Amino acid sequence: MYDGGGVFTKRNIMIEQILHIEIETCLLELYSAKNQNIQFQKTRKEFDGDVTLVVFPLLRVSKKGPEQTAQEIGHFLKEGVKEVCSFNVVKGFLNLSISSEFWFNQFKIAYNTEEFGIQEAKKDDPTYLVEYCSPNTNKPLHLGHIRNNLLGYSVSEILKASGKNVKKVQIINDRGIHICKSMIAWKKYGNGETPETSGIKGDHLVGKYYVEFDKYYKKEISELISSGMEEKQAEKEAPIFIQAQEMLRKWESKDEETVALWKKMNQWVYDGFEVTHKRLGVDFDKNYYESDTYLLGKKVVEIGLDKGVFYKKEDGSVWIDLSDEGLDEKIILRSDGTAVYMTQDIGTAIQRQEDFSFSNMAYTVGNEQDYHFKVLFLILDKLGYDWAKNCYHLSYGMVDLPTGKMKSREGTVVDADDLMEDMVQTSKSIAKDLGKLDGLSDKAADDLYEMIGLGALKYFILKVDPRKKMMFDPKESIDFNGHTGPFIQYTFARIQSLVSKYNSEISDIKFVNIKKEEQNLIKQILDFPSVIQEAATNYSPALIANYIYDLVKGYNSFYQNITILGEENDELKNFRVALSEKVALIIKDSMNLLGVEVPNQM
RNA sequence: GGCUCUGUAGCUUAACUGGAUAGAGCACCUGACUACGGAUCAGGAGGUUGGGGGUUCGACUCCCUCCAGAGUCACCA
Repeated sequence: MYDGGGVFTKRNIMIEQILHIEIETCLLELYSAKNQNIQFQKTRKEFDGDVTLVVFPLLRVSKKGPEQTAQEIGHFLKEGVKEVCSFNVVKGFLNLSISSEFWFNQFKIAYNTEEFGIQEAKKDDPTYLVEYCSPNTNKPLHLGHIRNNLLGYSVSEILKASGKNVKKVQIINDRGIHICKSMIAWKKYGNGETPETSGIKGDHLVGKYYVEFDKYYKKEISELISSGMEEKQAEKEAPIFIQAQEMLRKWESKDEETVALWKKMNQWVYDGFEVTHKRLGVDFDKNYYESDTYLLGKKVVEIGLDKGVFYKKEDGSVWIDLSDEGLDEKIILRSDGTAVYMTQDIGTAIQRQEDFSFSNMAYTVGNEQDYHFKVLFLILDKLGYDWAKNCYHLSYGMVDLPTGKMKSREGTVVDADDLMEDMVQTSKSIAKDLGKLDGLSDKAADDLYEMIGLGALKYFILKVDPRKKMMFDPKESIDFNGHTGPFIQYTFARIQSLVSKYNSEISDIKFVNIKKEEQNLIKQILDFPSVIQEAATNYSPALIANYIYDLVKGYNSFYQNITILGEENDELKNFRVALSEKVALIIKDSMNLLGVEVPNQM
């Protein structure tokens, strides 16, 4: 969960580092105490001050009441630390006010730092692998995949920004009975239909035949039942089902015709996925295919047997006993010698270690597989791979709909392509109603609708803590008021407009007296670096999303209450434009970490 | 049934990992464009954080116990 460097990344903005050192000296002098738990938090807005020291943990060494302890430390800091200009005590909380000169100077440094908060990875920085998407090739992507893709992509970008080398990978489930079902249905009832002849996107076309399969399968079952067969028997003996199984056997024995059909239909799916991925704005550095990796696990099994981690039953199947860890026995290899999912995952993990020498790996997979990954990491650890402890299951909750659960068999799935298109169309109609896009070319306007529609979707999904199940309400997600992506995009666009109306160049920023609103905004800006680090260690885009929202609210309040371009003092005006510009840059950089773009006009 | 996760305003959700009076948005009320974009801002109302115990200076957060929901426990993936 924490990076290996032992770096203390939490809330490490400059002022807390300074105060930390000073307070250590203070505690030593006043109470001869060392190595105390020094706890800071931001001062709540209803109190005076910028940084608050929680003194309760220090009462042990001060041997005095909270009020008095806080007073003593407060006096010491006010006397000895130039940044501390005043303090007050409320119960056990010491609120410290930091001089506006300090904040101003910090802002100046941030302003002059390009890509403030973002840390470029060097070659020998650790490499993180992020697996996400990992689809089956028998049907198109749906809403659940969207959450998966957005999370995986965003986490990758956040890790990059936190100074890690990152590789995005996916494993494509391209073999097995599911794809054979589509294949057999297409072969029997497809009449040679292709994406070209039908105009249907490849993944949707293959999905169509997966549904067809199910239709004929059910029909055959009921026919068999009405002719007197037991249901279970019928499910096994339905001709189309037997044909699908036969096809899988043919595929496994590398039957030429079957492999050719498999390749053709999978290619349709890949072409379709590519369109979806592109529109969604996600990409991958390397794809792994199950048809390549499903044989990998066998080597591993031998290693495991040699080490005594696994054991063989009489029928030849291979198992691991995890009952000491409070889990059960788990099968690693079937008695017929074929691999199960777990075998493959072990093999793939090791393969990836050979490919990338990663230090950490994150799997973006829904929480219904929590148990699977718990077991997987445990097995890798038992096999003696020291990187196993750095594997992380980025487990996310299901996406529910207001209408109920998403079930593919009941046809209540929200298709990814349809959803994106709906979002874009909605943003189009709203933007047209508002009529602010005069002077934009058709192309530029279309790009904008795309940006807003997808921005709304992405922000809505990413702002929720990944672990929690979430409710996706299409209506609410396209509401452009409130805590939404378009709200943030709007603020960005408005700043662009403001900055472009500022006639002069932003000159060297001179010290000016800043107001409370401005100081608050500066503090929010200075939080950005630690927010990135925190989001990275927690694998949580939601932390970024919520940070941006707070920043934007802070800015809008400033914007609404303080004149910027109307300010007569040139240095003050210069500062306020610079402040606005910096906020815009952070909005842009942080939104990009979510995979969301921001427009100059909307 | 065993194990895991979730439960916060009518709805969607935050809470710096144990800190101050639990923050926001939607919806509902009240105000604000003779300043830079009103897709905005200022304010009001709305909470026994599922219930009950415990730990402590202090609990949405940790422990126990119920209640409700979800997932998982296959020679499925």
